Amino acid sequence: MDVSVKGEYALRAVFELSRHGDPEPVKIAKIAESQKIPQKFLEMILAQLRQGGYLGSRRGADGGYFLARPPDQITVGDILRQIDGPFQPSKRPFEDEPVDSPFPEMWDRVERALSCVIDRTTFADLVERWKQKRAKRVLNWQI
Amino acid sequence: MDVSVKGEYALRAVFELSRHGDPEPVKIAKIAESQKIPQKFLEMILAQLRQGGYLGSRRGADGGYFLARPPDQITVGDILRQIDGPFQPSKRPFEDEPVDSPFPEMWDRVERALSCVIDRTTFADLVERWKQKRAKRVLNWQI
DNA sequence: GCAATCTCTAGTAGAATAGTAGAGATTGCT
DNA sequence: AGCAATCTCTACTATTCTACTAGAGATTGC
Repeated sequence: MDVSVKGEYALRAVFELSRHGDPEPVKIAKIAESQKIPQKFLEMILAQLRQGGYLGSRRGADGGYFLARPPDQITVGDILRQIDGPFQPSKRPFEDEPVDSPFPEMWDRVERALSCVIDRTTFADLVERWKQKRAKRVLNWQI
Repeated sequence: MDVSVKGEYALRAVFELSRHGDPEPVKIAKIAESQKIPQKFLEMILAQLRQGGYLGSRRGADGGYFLARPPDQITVGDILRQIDGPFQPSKRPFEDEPVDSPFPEMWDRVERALSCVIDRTTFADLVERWKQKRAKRVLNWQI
């Protein structure tokens, strides 16, 4: 019941691009450095996100990656599903499970509860919260 | 983001014991058969649940496993945590994560959403729903 | 005593995770 | 055109995890 490191890296990479804001491509090396992600591993992850249509890229000097859609139209759930696959908490129905089993219904409720968070949290939300947190910290620091 | 087969087996085993109801111990072999779980694997699982204080056991002829508490005092979350370990969706905070990161807060929301389902669903609830489902099916069948 | 059960330790094949390595394809610049 | 900087693609790998299996030992009921 936990997210893979790869999934977490993917979220942080997309967050980095969302935070960056403008449409200029950001280099893999820069994302890797500022988010502390092994570069070669990150290359695979970004390629996968591009396959999913969430990112675009440009090669060559001045190349890099950028968001393929505005950050308020990419959710945490989008990215996690693209990287870690669909997460049904349980294969549903379990092989040989009797028709009366109360579990499939429960797993549905689990999935809906999860979806309420991850499919409603966009990267625009995350950036906003990040900005608020930072503003608050600076304020405290000035006092 | 999925439950292990082991966790699922554990849930089904505890459900079987809850459904059984009376305090007579049930044999591993019987649980294994009625829930289609490999017996030797189930032995490990039941031993683990006993360690956690959820089950009791008796050896020898007429031995078996039984619930150590009433089914309305065992939740799905109890069992899953005992078998698969605590599930923070992400190690929290991620190593080297900046203090401003918006992710820990999101993971908290995920965990609370999950908890709302699995820590509030008891095995008494599951048995009740199972009985209702069965009653409904029999009713349809009779008509 | 002995058969039926749970208990405990150990091992194991296969898959998944978290990477690494290196050659190839594009692009921008001069 | 040539070159350097970048993304792209395929392949490989060490370690860990998963889902088991094997077998001897400890208890209990009769």
